[in-house]
Amino acid sequence: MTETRAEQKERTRRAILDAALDLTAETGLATLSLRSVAKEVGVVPTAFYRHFDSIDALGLALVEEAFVSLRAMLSAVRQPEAIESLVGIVDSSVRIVAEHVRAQPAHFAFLIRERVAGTPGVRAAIRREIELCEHELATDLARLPQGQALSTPDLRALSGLIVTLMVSAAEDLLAAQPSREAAVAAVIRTRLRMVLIGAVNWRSAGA
Amino acid sequence: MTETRAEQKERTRRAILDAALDLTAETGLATLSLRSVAKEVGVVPTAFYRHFDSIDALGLALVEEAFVSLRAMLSAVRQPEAIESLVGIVDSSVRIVAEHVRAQPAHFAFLIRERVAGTPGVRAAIRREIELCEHELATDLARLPQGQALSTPDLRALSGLIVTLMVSAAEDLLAAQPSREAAVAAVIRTRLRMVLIGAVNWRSAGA
DNA sequence: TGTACATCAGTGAACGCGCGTTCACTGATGTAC
DNA sequence: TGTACATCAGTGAACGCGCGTTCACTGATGTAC
Repeated sequence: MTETRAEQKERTRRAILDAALDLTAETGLATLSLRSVAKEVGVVPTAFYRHFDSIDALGLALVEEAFVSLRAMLSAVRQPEAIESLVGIVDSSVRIVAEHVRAQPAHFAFLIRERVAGTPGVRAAIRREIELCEHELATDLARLPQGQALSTPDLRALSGLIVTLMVSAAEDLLAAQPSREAAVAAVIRTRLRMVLIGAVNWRSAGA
Repeated sequence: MTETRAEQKERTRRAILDAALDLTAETGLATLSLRSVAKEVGVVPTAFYRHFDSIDALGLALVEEAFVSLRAMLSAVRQPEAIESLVGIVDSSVRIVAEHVRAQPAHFAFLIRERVAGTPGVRAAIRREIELCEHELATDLARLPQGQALSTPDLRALSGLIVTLMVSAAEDLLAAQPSREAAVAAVIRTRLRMVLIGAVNWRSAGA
C-alpha cells in the first residue's frame, strides 16, 4: 500500500460524491440523507464532516460536477468544424448530445431533475447555467448567414426553443431503453430540423 | 350552523388537499409530511387517516386534481372554433394556456415538478397523461389540410415537439412576474409559429 | 535509520427532533322509535 | 317533540425509527530531529 493519506482522503471524497449521485437518482437531492450516503460509502456518519461542511455543501459540489459535464457537451457542440450546413449541424449536434448523455447519464439526469426539484438555490444555479447555454447559442446563430434575417428577440426566442428541445431530448434519451436509442435520436433530429426550417423561413417583423 | 357532518368532513378533506398543494409547492411531494399537513390544517396528525389511507394516497389525489385542470385546458385548446388559421390557432392556444396556468398555477406547477421529481408511480402517471395530450394533438394535426403532407411518425414528432414547447411555456409563465407575462406570451407565440412554419415547409421522406 | 511527537481520517456514544402509525378515547351529530 | 342509542371526525398518548450534529476518542500516517 503506497497510498498517501491525502490520496486516501480524496478516494473517500469521491466515494461520497458517487454514492450521493447514485442515491439522488432514485428520489432526488431533497431526500438525500447524510446517513444514507455514509452507509453507502461504508463509513460512520460523522466521517462525512471530514469532507463536507454540510449536506447542502455536498449538493453544491454535485451541481458543480454536473456542470462540468454540461459545459463539456456544450463546448463539443460548438466546435466550429461541426458547423457546415444546417443538416450537418443537426446530425452532429444530436450525435454529440447523445454521446455525452450516454457517457454521463447520472449528471444529466441530476440537472434535469434538480432544475425543477432542487432547493431554490440549486434550481437558480441550474437555470442560470442553462440560460448561459441559450445565450451562447444565440450568439452562434447570429453569426450564421441564416441568422442575419432574424431580429435579436427572435434569435433569443429561437435559441431558447432549441435549448428546450435539447433538454427534452436529453430527457428522452435517458428514459429510452438502449435498443430504442437510435429511434429516439431520429425523432429528435426530425424535431430539430423542423425548428430550423421554421427559422430559415421566418420573417422578423420589420426585417 | 346548518352544516352537516358530511359537509364538515368534506371541508376538512379540501383543507388537507389545499394545504398539501401549498406545502408541496415549496419542496415537492417527496418531502411532504403528514404531520406538516395536519399542522397547516389545524388538526391532530391522526385525524389525517379519517380522510386518506396514507400520504401516498394523498399524493395520488393531488395528481388526479391536477389532471382535471390539465384536461380542462387541453379541451379548451381543442375547441373547434379556435381552429381557423394557423396564426389563429397559435394566438388562441397561447392565450388559453396562459389563462389556465394563471387560474390554477399550483396545479400546473405541481405537474411540471412531479413529472420529474415525483415517485416512480406519480412520474409515470403524469408522463402517461402528457403522452395522451401528444396523441390527441397528433390526431388533430392529421385532420388539418397542412397535416396531410406529414407522415405518421413525423406527425408524432411534431406533436411531441409542440407539447414539449407548451410545457416549457407553462413553466416560463409560472416563473414570470405578472408584469412580464405578456412579454413571455409573445416569445411563446414566436416559438410556436416558428415550429408551425417548419412543419408546413416540411417534406416527409417518401411523401 | 530510529525515536518522539503532531496530524487528522475515521470511530462510537449520545442528544433532541420530526416522522408515520397504533390505539383507546371523547363528544357532537345523526337516527330510530 | 323527547329519549336512547349509534356513528364517526377529531383527540392525545405512545411507539420505534432515521435524521443531523456534538463531542471526546483512536490509531495509522506523516514529520522533525
